[in-house]
Amino acid sequence: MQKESSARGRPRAFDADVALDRALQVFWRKGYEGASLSDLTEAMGINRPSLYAAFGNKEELFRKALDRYKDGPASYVCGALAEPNARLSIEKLFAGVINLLMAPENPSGCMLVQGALACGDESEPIRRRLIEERAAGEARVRERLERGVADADLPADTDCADLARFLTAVIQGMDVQAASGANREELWRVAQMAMRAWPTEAGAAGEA
Amino acid sequence: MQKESSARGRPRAFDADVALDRALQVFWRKGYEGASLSDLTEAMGINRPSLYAAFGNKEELFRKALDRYKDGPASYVCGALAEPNARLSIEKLFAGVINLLMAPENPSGCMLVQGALACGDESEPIRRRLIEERAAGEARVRERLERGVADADLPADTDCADLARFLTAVIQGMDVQAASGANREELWRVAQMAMRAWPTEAGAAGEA
DNA sequence: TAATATATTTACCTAGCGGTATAGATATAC
DNA sequence: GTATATCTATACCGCTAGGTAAATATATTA
Repeated sequence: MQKESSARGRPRAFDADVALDRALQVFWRKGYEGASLSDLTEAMGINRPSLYAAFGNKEELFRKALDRYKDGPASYVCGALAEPNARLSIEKLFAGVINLLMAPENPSGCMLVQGALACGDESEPIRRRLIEERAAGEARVRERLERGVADADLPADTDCADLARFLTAVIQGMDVQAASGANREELWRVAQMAMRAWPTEAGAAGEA
Repeated sequence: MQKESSARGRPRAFDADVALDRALQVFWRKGYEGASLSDLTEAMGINRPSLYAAFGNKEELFRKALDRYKDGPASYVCGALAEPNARLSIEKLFAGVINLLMAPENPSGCMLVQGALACGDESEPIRRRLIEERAAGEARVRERLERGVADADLPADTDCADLARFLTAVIQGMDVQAASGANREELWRVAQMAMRAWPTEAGAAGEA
């Protein structure tokens, strides 16, 4: 587990980070249940005991791949939400999502949705984890919007929770669309239409 | 396979329609891969050979359950799209989706998305089938919108394909939200925000 | 070089998977 | 009543799943 060099025994013959990236690809494409250990070891280029020694078991491997997903392919979120203007922030978020979904080297779809949406009882912990992960993403969007209200980028009466939920739902829907074969321009137009719900100064966003 | 009565041998001891409904529930909740034959037979109240005799195999059972889903829980779509006014039609569609997603007797989420979004190679045929099914649903929405243009319910320059894709994506996103624990009011507000993208006479819907 | 610690390889384990053969039960047709 | 057709129950099939024991290989430390 220690990645520091110069451990005392025989050094491992594979790069654990590369192997984890390969595992991520498999989980991303096939989901947690659909990815078998044989799929994983083959893609990672190692055999079973090496996988267990380095990553624990299938569930821990998935969790580590998930962390890597957030720090890697999904890291655009940070940059987008750091944008000074709220609307621009969300537009960059959409752009990042589309780049992620349409990158030819990636499986189509978002790991947080594809990983385990509906599954058997054994995968239930993973399913719950992904639910939390998605909720956390939505919360970050909401917080960004709240900052937008504070900055007067958004009307004071904006319901940031509602708007964040809507934007998140659209992103998740784009995800399903990507997994169904939609292309870049089609996703772009979905995002543009979603932005029509952006609140105007007249105050039309959060009236239940 | 023949459901007509008075066949010559011993009559089957279970109601095939009821059993199929039970199977649908299991597939809906756990997905195609997550639902094991033991899960299915237990829920259906029959044993394995009866299942195979009546429904073929797991894949055929899923396909039959899917047909039943469309004719049953998802049949609200027909009614909604038959509404005379285009906008009202879509609003009824959203209402139907929410009713489906929030019915306490149903698993949360839509069978067409939960069934098999990402899966192993063995389930690939089912995944493709669900993609087709979702595309068919989107096409029906598009056709309804096109009729709306013909009826002058919608501006003449409306891009119906784009709008249908957007609305479908929102519905699919609501689906993921439902599977993550959203409640009825929350979904309602998502739908309401989506309707803000509805084209106005000024012609703001389809400008790429 | 000897001792030790870790990694890899091979071969295997148990459990559950989807699917089925076979024998027994229960209806109709004659 | 007997033959026949169909359904049900038990027990099983081969296969793959996730996971591991034991032996071998290769590095560091002394």
